[in-house]
Amino acid sequence: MANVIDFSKDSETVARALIGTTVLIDGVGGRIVETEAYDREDPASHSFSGPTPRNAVMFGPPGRVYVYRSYGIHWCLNFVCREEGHGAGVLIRAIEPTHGIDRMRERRGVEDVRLLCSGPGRLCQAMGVTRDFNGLPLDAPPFELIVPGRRAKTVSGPRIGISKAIDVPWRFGLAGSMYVSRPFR
DNA sequence: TCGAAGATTAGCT
DNA sequence: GCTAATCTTCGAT
Repeated sequence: MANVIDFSKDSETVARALIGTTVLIDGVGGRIVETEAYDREDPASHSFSGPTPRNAVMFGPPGRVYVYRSYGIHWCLNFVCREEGHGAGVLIRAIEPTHGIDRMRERRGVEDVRLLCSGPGRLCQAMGVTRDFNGLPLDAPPFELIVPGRRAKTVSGPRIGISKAIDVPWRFGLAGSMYVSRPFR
């Protein structure tokens, strides 16, 4: 089991394993360089207060996509993990663009490759992620995951933009990457 | 029904 | 560094 992601593991493990993995939607995307883990027993998680219409997908089978609206403006992309019914997930915060860069430039309206996907809202705009993707399985088109043979070197730190559990170091990044949304220290 | 908060970003000082 | 933009969600009334 070296070149697939085991989404039945806990969110921290999956968040680490995803660093370095390439994710494509209709052939557009790149290498994941930043993730954050969320869990049912986690005050900062959407699933903390139990199932609601919005977070229903988080309580479904692992290996699916959970998409939500952020600040009424942006979309954010998550992968569901742990066993069905648990309510855990991993937020994809940044990717290094490698496939379909021109397509992403069109959708974002910016030239600088560093600004295409360095943030959860930005990468969703670049990859065309909307509510329509909510609940879709990751092992079927339009999704494609390409897991590298060897494990990427990761760094970790506190999560961004939350007001609860602010000290939990469940933000992970590819060491030395210049495509993360904010530097690690 | 009402209202407050939010896993963000871009643009300006 | 600070703040406006923008609107859905959910718990409380």
